[in-house]
Amino acid sequence: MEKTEKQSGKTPYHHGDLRAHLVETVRLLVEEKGADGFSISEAARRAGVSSAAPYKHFGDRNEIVRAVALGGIERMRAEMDAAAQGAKGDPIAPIAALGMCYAAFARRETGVFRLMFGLTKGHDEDPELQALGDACFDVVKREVRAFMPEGTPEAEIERRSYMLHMFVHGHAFLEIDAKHDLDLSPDQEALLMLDVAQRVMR
Amino acid sequence: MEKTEKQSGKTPYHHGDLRAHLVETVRLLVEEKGADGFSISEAARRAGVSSAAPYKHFGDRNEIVRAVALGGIERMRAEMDAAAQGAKGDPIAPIAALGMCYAAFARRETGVFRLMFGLTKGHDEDPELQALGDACFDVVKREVRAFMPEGTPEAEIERRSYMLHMFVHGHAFLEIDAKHDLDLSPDQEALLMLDVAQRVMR
DNA sequence: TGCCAAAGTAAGTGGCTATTACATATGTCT
DNA sequence: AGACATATGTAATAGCCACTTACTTTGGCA
Repeated sequence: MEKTEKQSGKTPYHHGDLRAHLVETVRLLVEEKGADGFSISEAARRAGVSSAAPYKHFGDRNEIVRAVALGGIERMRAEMDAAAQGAKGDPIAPIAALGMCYAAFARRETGVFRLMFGLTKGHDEDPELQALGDACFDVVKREVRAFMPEGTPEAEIERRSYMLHMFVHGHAFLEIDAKHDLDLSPDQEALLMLDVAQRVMR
Repeated sequence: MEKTEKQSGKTPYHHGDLRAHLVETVRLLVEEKGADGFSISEAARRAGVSSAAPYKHFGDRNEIVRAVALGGIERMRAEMDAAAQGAKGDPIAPIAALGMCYAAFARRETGVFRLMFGLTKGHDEDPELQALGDACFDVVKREVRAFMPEGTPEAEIERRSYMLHMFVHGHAFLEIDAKHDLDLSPDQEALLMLDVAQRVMR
C-alpha cells in the first residue's frame, strides 16, 4: 500500500502510475505541438496503453490538460518565490526579478504557459485553478508589501501588484506570440523589467 | 482563378456570397462558443450548405478562422484610430483612450479577441496578420509621437509604445480570463488607464 | 447556344472523444 | 491460501469532425 505513494494518492496497479505518466506525456506533447495540436489518443499511444485507458484516471480530456496546467502554475509559483527571495541588492530587485521569472517561464514552457491562461473550456469557475493563481499573486503582493512603506493600505498594495501583473503578463504573451520584432537580450529585458518596476512603484 | 479577388466585391454565384456569409457565421460562433468550441460543419449547417461547401472557399479550417481574426484586427484598428482622434482634452487623453479602446474591444468581442492573439496553428509567419497588427501599433506610435517633445528619437517612441501595449494587453487578458476579482467600473478602468499612461509617458 | 469553370452535393476516409462490455491484476479479509 | 470487490486495463463501438473525391448544377460569355 505505502510502497510508491505518488502525488495524488493513486497506487500503481498494472502498469505503474499511469496517471502521472499521462500528465507528463501530455505536458511534453503540449510543448511539442501546442495545446490543441495533440490528442489524448496520441498520449495514450506514447504511454503504451489503449486509447480508453486515460478515461480510467480522468473524466475527460479537459481534466488531463487541467492537471498539466495546475502543475505548471505550481512550478511557476515555486520559481517566483525562489527568484524573489534570491534577489537581494536594490530593494526593487525582487520585484524586477519576479518579472524576469514570469517572462522566462513563458519562454521556456510556452505550451504550458499558454495552457495556464488559456483554459476557458469549463474552467471558468475552477476553485483549485483560482487558488493556485492566487498563490502566485500572493508572492507578488508579498514583495510589493516589503517594498512599500510600512502601513501602506492593502488596496494600494493590491493596485501596484495588479499593475505589475498587467505589465509582465502582456510582455510575456506579446513575446511568445512574436507580436513585435524586439528580440531583447536577457540584459535588455532585465533593464526593461527594472524600468517598469520603478515606474509602477514610484 | 483569382480574377475576382477584390475581397470587397465577391460575386455571388449559386447561393449568394457564401464566403462572406461563412466568415460572419464563424465570427458569431466564435463569440458564442469560443475559438475551439465550434466546428466548420456547424457553420456550414447554419449557413444552410453542405459540410463540404466551405472547402470551395477556404483551404482548411484555419483559413476561415484566420479570416475572422483579420476582420477583428482591422475593426479594432479602426476603433483605436477613431478613439484616439476623438479624445482631445488633456494631451495624454488620446493615449488613455487607446487603452480603454483595447480593453473595451476585448470585453465586447472576447472570442474574436482571443482568436486575434491565439492563432498559433501555422500563422507564426503570416505577413498579412503581422501587417494588420503593425497597423494597430502604428496608431499607438502616432499618438505617442504626438505626445512626446519634437525630435524624440524613434527608438524612444517605440519603447514607450511597447510599454503601453504590454500594459493594456496584459490588462485585457487578465480581465477576460477573470484572473483577478477586480470588477472595475468603467470610470475606475479609465482612471487606471490614465494612471498607467502617465507612469509610462512621464 | 453551347461550353466551361465556379460552386455546390453526397458519400467516404481516417482520426478523435468518449462509452460500454468484458478481462485481468491487486490488496484485503477470513 | 482462497475468494472477492475493485481498480485498472482492452477491444469494440457510436458519433462527430476535418477534409477529399467524384459527380451535378449554374451562370457568364465567346
